[in-house]
Amino acid sequence: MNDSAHNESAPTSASVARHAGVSRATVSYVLNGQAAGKVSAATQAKVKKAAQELGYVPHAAARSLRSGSSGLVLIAVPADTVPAFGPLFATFVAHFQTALEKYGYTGVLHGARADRSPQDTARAWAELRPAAVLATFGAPLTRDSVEILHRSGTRAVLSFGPPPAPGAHGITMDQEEIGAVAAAHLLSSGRRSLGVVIPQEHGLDSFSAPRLTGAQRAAAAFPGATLTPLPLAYTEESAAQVAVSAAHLDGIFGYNDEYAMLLLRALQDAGTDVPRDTALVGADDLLIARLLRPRLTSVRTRLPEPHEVAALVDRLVTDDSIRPGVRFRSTAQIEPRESSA
Amino acid sequence: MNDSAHNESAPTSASVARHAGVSRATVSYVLNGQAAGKVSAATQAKVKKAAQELGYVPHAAARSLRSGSSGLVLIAVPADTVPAFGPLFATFVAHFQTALEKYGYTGVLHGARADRSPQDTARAWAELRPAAVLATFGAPLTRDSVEILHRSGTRAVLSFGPPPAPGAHGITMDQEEIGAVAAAHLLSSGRRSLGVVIPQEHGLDSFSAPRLTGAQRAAAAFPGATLTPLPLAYTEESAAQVAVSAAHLDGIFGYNDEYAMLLLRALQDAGTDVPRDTALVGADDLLIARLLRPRLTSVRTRLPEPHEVAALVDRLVTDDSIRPGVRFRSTAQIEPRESSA
DNA sequence: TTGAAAGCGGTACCAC
DNA sequence: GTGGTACCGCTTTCAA
Repeated sequence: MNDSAHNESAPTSASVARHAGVSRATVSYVLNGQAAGKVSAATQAKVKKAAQELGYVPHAAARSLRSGSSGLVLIAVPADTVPAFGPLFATFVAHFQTALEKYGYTGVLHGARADRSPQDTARAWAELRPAAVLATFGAPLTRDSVEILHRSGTRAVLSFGPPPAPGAHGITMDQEEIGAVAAAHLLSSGRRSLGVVIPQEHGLDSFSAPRLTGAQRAAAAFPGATLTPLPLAYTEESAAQVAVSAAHLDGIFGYNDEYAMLLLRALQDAGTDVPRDTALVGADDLLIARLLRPRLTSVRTRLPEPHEVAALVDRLVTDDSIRPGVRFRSTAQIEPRESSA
Repeated sequence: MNDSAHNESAPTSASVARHAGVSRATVSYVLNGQAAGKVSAATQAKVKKAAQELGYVPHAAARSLRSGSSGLVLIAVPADTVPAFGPLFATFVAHFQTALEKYGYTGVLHGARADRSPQDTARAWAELRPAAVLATFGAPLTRDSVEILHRSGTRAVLSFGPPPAPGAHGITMDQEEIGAVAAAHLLSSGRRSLGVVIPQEHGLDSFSAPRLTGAQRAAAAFPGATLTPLPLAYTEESAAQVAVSAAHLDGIFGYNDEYAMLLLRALQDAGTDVPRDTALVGADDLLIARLLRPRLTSVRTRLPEPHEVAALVDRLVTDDSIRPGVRFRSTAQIEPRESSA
């Protein structure tokens, strides 16, 4: 490799100007498309050639310092929940980042450590002076942290998943509805002794608690219906135990497809027939869950379209007269299959 | 909410200085722990109080502009492959980001769009002037893009997954070995007519091709062994078709656990007994794959420890006399279960 | 013990 | 058409 490339320091707009024999101002105009009617075609060519030859890449920090805004959109993800995210969310993020680029933003994923206070986390985000922050699921977002972000110039703070903290906008995934839909499905098919799986894995409480609440709400409408929380760790041992203690139940909401799959196998191994003895419902509508015998009934959540969210972010960033509030609300729908027939 | 918080512009170190009645230099010393023996305790307290009251958060761009380096580590992920990443990789990333923080870096995930040239992608990364770039799996990394990054001041360019491009360091996941291990396992149990699943989903070619190669290499050592590529889309229809065309095979490497699960169900529906008629091997050792009947044999890959990689990154960033080369190589191991008994 | 000031890289106003 | 230059926020040297 070319040694000089590593020893020379990075080319700046000044080096380009020198190389092309023009001023820094001219370089800036040309390289930002502001040259129309200002710089001659010949000069433009010279500048572009020089930039090309030197391998010039503008310095985002310098630009954002001057312009007052980094085009950064921070997608905050709680570090300890990441592994639990399925393809649904991953796909959303991928498309969201692409959509953001069309508006001139750079979408970047930032893991939020669980061992930090919401304030410290917010400060870490704020240092980057993002145009917007999208706090997904369990990423901590309190009134304080929203305040910190706003004070330091973040134009829009969005909460993706849970109901928004004061001052933040919301794209809410109604977890309660997921539980309610699952329970209602089981109840309407005549099941009355329900169980609701509560994953023991860290970071999932913020999902499982409202799902349980939703299921309870649904159960309240059916006289005689009972509802048992089933703490379940994501291991075969735990599933075997739960399968035993759940023997008297005739309907179980398995939190999501993966936990439901785990439990399904354990129930079958314990001699329980699904769905005859116990009906089972998952959530997320994963393809693999459809492959089981019996095929798993699942609650499907429809996330908002990535480009809609990107458009919203842009609108919020450019127009700060928009009041905080819930902008999107996801919907949940039952996908009935063999496991709850 | 306090209206003034939104209308005032973000507090700077100058506002803190004014508020505390000291100079900006003093503020900088105090807030960066360089105050020992320079600033009186009383002044330090004043400054800290002022910063606290104003909700001051330093401006990362300004700092990195001055200091010459953003503590950013870019973890580049190809946007179109994200959905295919399993918990293995997600866990790695989460811990890697945490480990980076201990060295003072900020690890950030950046999706690389597939519809851009490697050079454009590299330029987009280079604008952020990251200290290091970790290009994972299919994220494009060519000699050119490495060059662009180095020229613009990136201290370390690492390739995570595929063999490194010229000039980059490598943490290589030997995909060939995965295929070889799977095939060797099938062959050593007496199977001779092998099939290797080739996912049709976009972005997986860079994994599936070397896995096929590895399987072929292994098969070459067994006289009489044949090897058939099995193109498979991640749908039930495709799986049903493949199950028919694979009827004459007695051993199949299903690319990974998810494709193998898909195929397993299709094979069973087509009347094929697994493992009697056809043995099946997956990869990634997912928990759910262990729950199937029969339990799925799988190739387990051991990724490097996140903190080791973080330490490596730090070493490469601080010491640029280290020559590019492969630093870690992952290992693959067969986990025999019922599906290949 | 504290402060003044230069300068990091880029932008954009204003003068020529 | 082109160039000089002030300024964005922060760090750090040097002087007081």
